[in-house]
Amino acid sequence: MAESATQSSPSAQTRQDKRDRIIDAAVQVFADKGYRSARISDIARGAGVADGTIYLYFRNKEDLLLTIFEEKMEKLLDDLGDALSGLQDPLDRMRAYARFHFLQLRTYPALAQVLQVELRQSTRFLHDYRPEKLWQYLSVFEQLVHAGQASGQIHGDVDPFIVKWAFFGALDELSMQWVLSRKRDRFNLDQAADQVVDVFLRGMLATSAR
Amino acid sequence: MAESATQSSPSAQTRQDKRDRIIDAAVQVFADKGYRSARISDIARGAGVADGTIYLYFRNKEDLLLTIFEEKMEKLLDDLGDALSGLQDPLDRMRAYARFHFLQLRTYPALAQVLQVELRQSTRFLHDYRPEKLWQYLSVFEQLVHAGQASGQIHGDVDPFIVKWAFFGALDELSMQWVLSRKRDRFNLDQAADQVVDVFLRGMLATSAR
Amino acid sequence: MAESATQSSPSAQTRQDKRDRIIDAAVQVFADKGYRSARISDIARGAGVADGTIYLYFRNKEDLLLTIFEEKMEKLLDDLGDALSGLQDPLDRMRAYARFHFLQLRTYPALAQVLQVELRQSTRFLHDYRPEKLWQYLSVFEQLVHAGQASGQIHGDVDPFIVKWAFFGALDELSMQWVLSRKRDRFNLDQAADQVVDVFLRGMLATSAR
Amino acid sequence: MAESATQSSPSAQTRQDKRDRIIDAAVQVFADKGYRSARISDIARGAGVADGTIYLYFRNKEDLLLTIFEEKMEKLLDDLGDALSGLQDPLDRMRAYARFHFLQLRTYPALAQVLQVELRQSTRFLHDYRPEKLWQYLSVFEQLVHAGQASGQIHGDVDPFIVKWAFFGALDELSMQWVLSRKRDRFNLDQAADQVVDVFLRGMLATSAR
DNA sequence: AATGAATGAGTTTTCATTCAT
DNA sequence: AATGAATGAAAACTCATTCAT
Repeated sequence: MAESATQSSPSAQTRQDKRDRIIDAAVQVFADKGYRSARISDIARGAGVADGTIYLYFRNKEDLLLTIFEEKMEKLLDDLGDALSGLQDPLDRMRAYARFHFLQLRTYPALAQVLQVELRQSTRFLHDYRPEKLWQYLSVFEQLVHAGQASGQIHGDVDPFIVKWAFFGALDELSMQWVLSRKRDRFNLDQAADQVVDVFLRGMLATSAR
Repeated sequence: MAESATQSSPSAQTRQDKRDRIIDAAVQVFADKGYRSARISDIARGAGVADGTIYLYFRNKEDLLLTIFEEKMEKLLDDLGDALSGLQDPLDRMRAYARFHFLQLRTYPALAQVLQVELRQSTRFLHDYRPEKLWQYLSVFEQLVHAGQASGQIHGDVDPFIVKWAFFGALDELSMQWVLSRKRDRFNLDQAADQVVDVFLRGMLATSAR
Repeated sequence: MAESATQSSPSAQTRQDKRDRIIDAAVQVFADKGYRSARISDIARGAGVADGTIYLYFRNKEDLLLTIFEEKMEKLLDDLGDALSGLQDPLDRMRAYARFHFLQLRTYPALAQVLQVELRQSTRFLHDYRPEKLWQYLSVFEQLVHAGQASGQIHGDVDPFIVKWAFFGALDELSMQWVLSRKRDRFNLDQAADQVVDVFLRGMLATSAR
Repeated sequence: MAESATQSSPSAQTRQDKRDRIIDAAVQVFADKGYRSARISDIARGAGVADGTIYLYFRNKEDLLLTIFEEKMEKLLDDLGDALSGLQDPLDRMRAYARFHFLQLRTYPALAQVLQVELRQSTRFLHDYRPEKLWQYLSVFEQLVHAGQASGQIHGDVDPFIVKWAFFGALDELSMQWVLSRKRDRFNLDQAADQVVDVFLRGMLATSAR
């Protein structure tokens, strides 16, 4: 009714705002209750729109979840690129990777939880969604291991595929525990990141000491 | 069939069988669809019993899940104890821990998935269940790190609490990927176990090379 | 198993006992929860028998209720006859009627509640049961009114049919309130009986004062 | 149709209509089958709405029954006040009370049955509902008895508490019989009301004739 | 006769989705 | 475009009744 007069139509601006509000609310509710237990009406309330409005922006509940996957992972990938740019050394880039991962987590804990838990189950109850973006995100690390091996810094026996999942799993589990822990019990995320990276890097190094 | 003479009534044997069949079916269905999406009627069909029969053995759907958590983790803990018994060296015990973990996974992949995914969400929508048994299972590893530090094998800078979660996350994520991958694409679990343990152990060692 | 050796067969005595125990338990449970909410398993537990046993004595739940109606009303009618026997004067018999009614109530409150509440609704959800015995029980009072009119004690304008229901309703409601009231709040039933009878008799008398 | 200009949205009028239709249908179905046997789907069909719609207006089945109790008893109390207003003499007011009671009954027989039967059981299976409004309705009569005693019209020996329940029970039982009787067998309610009032009033009078 | 485990029809309630306004 | 009331399919759970032991 009282839309800003400067804009034409219900305004692309407004439309985008509303869409974003729905996505943000959905992330929060999905994180709180899990996809299956989340109610559309909760998301609508969180976004300050009517239930039916959500269906003007998304085909259905599943589409809403998939859109979150796609758009948030897209942004995550972009931001990861930025975080690693400027660093050349594979080991430096791995450290930056871990710090970036935990920074995202601390900044958007609800989103982190949705991506971790729901994305992981996606193939299970969403007909046949393939989380390509997640795989890209992970393959960045795998490439770093390859690069490290190429430069002789990382031991040739290391299997990049296996280590990729192990590293991701380690970061992920720590994320989850950090999110689940009560605020006052929370360990220091930065130190945790350093620990994990130290252990992994030392473990993979091609040092004479081995 | 093989009714023991010590048992009376419609046979404790039969009764236990039916209970086990329900639990097994539930594990399978929970693994396939997730707790919320699993239907009691699916579990009943899987167990070869009527829907109502499930309620003779379990108070409700949630009780069924919690029972799985408790009983299976109980057994897991016992078996872990057996697997580590006889080994003295903390590093050997860590290797055995990882091999045990992956062995369970390969033997009971559906159970592994339920324990991993649903336990992760447990505090969220199960009233306020605390997965004590899981914590015990993990603390075994934490103790091994402590022991390794006491014996001087593991570097004193390592934080056992952080490494515990990192290690568990690594094992877990590999488990998940192994389960999710199509049979023909599956990597070799034993080699993966060795890789992970090698990386972690090397990463934590108190070698002069550091 | 260990039935008394003096009796043959599972003994008619035992059988009757068990049947009575079921009826008594049913009366109690029906009184507590109402027919629809009463569970067969509650009745079985109350009677100390297995659920299935009830079906050896009664066709189904409805048959159990109907049997209670029939048998208990039968006995009530007999006992009412005894209570009134020896009294000639219609007014005396009316007083005795009221006292008898309340005496039953105090002695068998659960039964009273079942007969009052469930019998009243009987035609509603039991296919087409007609509570003949209840009608007989009431018609005894109606006859007394007729007799009183014949003897000139009761005013001819009184409609025995209407007064019968009014009188029964009065007794019934007081019964219900007495049963529902907490024990310590209970009014004196005997005095209540006298009050009601006094009011009704005075109200129906063919005195010159009218 | 006749949308008042003061109302907005899908019209408060329409909304109230639907709520009323649900209540009316519920009264009918509860009267026919009793609360426990009544099915939500029957009520929905009776109201011409979908099953789920009922839950937009009432929390659950019990809330629907309790709402009927509260709202209908509220109205009954108001209307009783109107019916007695203008009459000063306690005896006149008692007659008006009885006539009012029967008038309601004839006008809303289904409602009468619900209030009578279900309210009677209310404390039993509805959590711990206390039918305050019913007690108010009855206490009006108790006050009339007191007033009659104060004015010397009613004998001092009469216990207003006892007589209240007796009178209510008498009206109630006649109501019930009138409702249960087939239409062609129905006695004349007005004459019945007069009979009952006559008997009670005469029975309670403080005449010299006593 | 007695048992009580098993059955499955039946009922309440929830909630994603639609559509008239 | 937005709303939110209405829908009705779906699913957990109950319990009278059966029947193998």
